[in-house]
Amino acid sequence: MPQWVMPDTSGVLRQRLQAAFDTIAPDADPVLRPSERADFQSNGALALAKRVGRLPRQVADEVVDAASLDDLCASVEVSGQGFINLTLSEEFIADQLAAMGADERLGVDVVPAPQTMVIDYSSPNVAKEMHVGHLRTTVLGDALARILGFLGHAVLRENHIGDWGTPFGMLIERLIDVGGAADAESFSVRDLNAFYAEARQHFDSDPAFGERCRRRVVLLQGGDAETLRLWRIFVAESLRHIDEVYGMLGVLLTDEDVVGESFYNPWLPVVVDELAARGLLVEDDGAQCVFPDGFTNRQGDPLPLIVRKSDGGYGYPATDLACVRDRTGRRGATTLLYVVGAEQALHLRMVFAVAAMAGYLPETSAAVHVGFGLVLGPDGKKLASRVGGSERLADLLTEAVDRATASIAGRPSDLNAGQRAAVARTLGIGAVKYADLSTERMRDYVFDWDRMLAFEGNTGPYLQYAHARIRSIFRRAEMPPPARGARPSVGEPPERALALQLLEFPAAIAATAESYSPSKLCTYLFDLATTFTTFYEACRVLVDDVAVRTARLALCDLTARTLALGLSLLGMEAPEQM
RNA sequence: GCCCCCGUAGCUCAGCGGAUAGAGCACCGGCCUCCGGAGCCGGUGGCGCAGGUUCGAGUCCUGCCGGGGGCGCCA
Repeated sequence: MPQWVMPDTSGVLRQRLQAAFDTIAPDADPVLRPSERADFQSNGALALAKRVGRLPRQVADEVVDAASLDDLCASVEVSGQGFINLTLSEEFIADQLAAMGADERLGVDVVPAPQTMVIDYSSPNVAKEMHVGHLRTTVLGDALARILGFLGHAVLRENHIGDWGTPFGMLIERLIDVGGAADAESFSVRDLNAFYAEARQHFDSDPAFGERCRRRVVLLQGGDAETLRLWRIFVAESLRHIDEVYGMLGVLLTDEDVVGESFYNPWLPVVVDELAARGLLVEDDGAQCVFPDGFTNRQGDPLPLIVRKSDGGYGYPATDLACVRDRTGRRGATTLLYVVGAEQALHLRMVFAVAAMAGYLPETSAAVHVGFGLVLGPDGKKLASRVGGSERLADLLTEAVDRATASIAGRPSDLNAGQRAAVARTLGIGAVKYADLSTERMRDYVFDWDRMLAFEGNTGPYLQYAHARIRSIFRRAEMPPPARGARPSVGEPPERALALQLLEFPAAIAATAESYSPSKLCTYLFDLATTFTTFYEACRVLVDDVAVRTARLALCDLTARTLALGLSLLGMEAPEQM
């Protein structure tokens, strides 16, 4: 079991205040917040005063009298209309920091009630190269997988690749047409991209071809051996490509995490049967549909979720339902996260609604659409193509590394060529990931090379640089970081500001996880880095006085460790030097 | 027509119902014998509009305006 962990700083304060508020009313919220006027402020007296019909300041005074805060606070003052301003004592701050330093987890406790979370993300299509449209789900989902896993949840990554359905009818028929069925192994994925486009073109322009494709899909879904053989060629070649991109991007996903659409094929009839058994299926225009309450179409008529198409094939809703069934059933998931673009909100709401009707989503589990906005080009339009040359994700990542290489080319460095190349990869990939993660996920964001690669502002390179720079202090000091748990100094205002910012780390992680918004962690890390540079500018670290030096080095070490851990939870590397 | 998301400084973004709305970039003005100037300090500048709830609204509710997305056999 986890060893001792440090008490959460604001949590301790809240408990003490809660006890004091309880003496006035049993369920009053202390409303504890970070404050600009003190370290924290409690605003609970204002609301409570209204309830008990007394003056806010009077209530605040009573709370202060009733609270035992002497061991935590240097001063507790009532001000304004009834705010309680709390200034922590230096001893308490230093104690907390020392505890944080002694903790490998930097004060972030494991959640008391771990969930089994399936995170559905990335989900590229087989037989097409990964493109920029896959960037956000992959980066966001991977960060969430890391963060939630760190908090102690059982995280099951699922890469729901598009390896089934109509496109394969097209591809396989096209393959047969061009006479490549026998030596199909010779296809490379680059060919496949063009191949897909050709197949698509025929599909759109030639009705007879389209009809053959639909029949081929039925063969595929029916398990026809030759069809499956051809299909596997596409899948294998695609996975090679996908893994390569994941390698460049540095994400956790492996082939082990692939649970593609094809996996659910055997379960689709089962889903239909079970829906039918519950009396949920309605035939409409030859299609088997479920009409969940509260969904209507343009005409105001009930909107169906089409589980089985009129041609007998299964559409993606059937797969998605089978997916929910599998995740809550076989995999025992209590939380289902879908890191999927915002435009699929309606579809997912309907799937969740029907899944609940079908009993696939019990009350004890939750399905959450972790949606996100678009990545926009410089023209303000959806970034689908032509980003500095290409829409291929692999090319975009290569360009990121090239640009990072150029940006560090002229700078002095002690590193050799190989190390510098590694740094360029770290910076370039980090820049792309951070640009994505640092924007609130529901917002669209503009993809801008210059901005994301800048060493100024809220960027990946800035944070990575901040980390490397702190690490350099220890090389310069010619001494190792102080013993973990060394007591930092917090007497000077910049030291104190840094200390308080460091102690907010667990709260930042909690807020990030709660809202599934890595941007909150990004904001925190950026604030930490700027708070650090202010400290570093004002307080000389490498002074002769060993006590001061050690105490400040402890602050440096904690800052670097927090940055490194935070970045790693975002899926980013933090180089020691650059 | 209906539903969802977004609207905060010139630009990119933070803001968990609390005090005077914060950063970054850009711009202007300072700081370099000093630990990586890829820096620090300061300044200009803003909550789309109108109601409502509340002791208190950028935050919650309603309506409008603007932008994006979605609305039956593609995924």
